Amino acid sequence: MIQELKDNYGHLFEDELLEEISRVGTFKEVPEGYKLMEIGQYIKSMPLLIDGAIKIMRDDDDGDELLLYFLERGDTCAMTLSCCLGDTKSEIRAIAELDTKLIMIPVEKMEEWTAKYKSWRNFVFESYHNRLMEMFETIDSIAFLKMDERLLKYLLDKVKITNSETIRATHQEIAHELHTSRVVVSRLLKTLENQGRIELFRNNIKVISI
Amino acid sequence: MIQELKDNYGHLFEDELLEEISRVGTFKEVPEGYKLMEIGQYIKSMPLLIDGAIKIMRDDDDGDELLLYFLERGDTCAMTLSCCLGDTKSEIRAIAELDTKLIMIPVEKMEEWTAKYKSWRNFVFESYHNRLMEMFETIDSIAFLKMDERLLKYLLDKVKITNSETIRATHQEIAHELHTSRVVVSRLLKTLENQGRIELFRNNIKVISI
DNA sequence: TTCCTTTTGTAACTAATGTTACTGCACAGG
DNA sequence: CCTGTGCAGTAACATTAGTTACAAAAGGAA
Repeated sequence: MIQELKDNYGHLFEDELLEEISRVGTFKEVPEGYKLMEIGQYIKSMPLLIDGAIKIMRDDDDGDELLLYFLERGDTCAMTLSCCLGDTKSEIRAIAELDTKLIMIPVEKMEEWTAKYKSWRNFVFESYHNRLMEMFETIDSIAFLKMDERLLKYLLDKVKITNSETIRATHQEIAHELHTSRVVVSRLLKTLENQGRIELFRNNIKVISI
Repeated sequence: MIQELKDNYGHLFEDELLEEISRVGTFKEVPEGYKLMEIGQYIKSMPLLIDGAIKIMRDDDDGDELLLYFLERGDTCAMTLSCCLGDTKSEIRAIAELDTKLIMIPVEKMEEWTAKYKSWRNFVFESYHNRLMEMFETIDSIAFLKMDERLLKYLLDKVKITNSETIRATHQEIAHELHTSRVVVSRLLKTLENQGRIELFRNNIKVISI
């Protein structure tokens, strides 16, 4: 664990903090699809991403859902941060998008390290900043883009996150993440295919070009 | 200034911090409509709201805009917080929704106080938390609600913020904040009026009931 | 008052998105 | 090999939202 921690966070944290992290943190490895956090759940530890990706989803009361953003290596979860101190429930769901490695930090350390380490403070603030920026991007997409543009953006994001131009997903799954219907997704994907921008297969989509 | 500071933040901060705030902070009073922050602008100080309200808007490249949320007394601006440390530009616009009183804190103090005062740390984290929650609400509205429901929610928010059941605004202004067209707003408002939920006048709307 | 500007109301139309219904195809498991 | 299940394609239609165009009303200024 020390090595993977150093590789990903060595440039951010001083040795003393790295040492503390590896002492109190728990290494965790979860498979793709693993549910790390459910809405309404209380949060007892904070994740530092070592490898993989986590998708953050928002739900409404009627079971509708929407993809908010992805977390990648070097990220942490802003929701956890703010819930730790406030002792409030999670408003989001977190699912491993890929096989993912992370270190779980007990929440008590949060507050302690924030007082003690400047590098930790900076990390925490930067995390919040990044998450806010991603929320803005999400809002821009929903508010300002039409569904075909949102779909394209979604596909490109997926390619980037998974580092592969083949996206494994059904139209139904995509529809859920964009909060629209399967028929709409199929229709728009078919248009993209006719434009030569993607190729459609059962359970997966190959992205040719933007 | 000391008195107003104590009234609004006395329960949060210890006397020593209140003392520091009143020493280094600048009291500012701005009229309704005053632009406190423009997109792309750098941020040099952080506001503590004493009285009034500030609306936070998001723009896209084509000049389209969208209301994100309001700040009220006791709030501070999360964008400022995260921009201070990161030295990045603002992604949002801030306009006084009412006549507003605030205290501006130089950014250098941010970092200093975060290390020094636990109460300040808590305040900052809680601010981030509140802002994240409001962003979630905004996303819920855009993603899950139809325009008539969004409009209703908007009207109720306005009533709450201004503490008056009469809303001073043209249909065009409302359309901008909801990122739709004036005709659509007029149409939906007329429907609400026919349902007896509001009354329409030139330049203002009276909210009768939910 | 008269004129001009802003605001609002409304009709008619277009575009985008959502819904329902049905089809055929692919694949896994017997 | 057959068959059930889930996935994708597509048509037809309904609903919602956006656009264009025009008229009428309200208010301000000369």
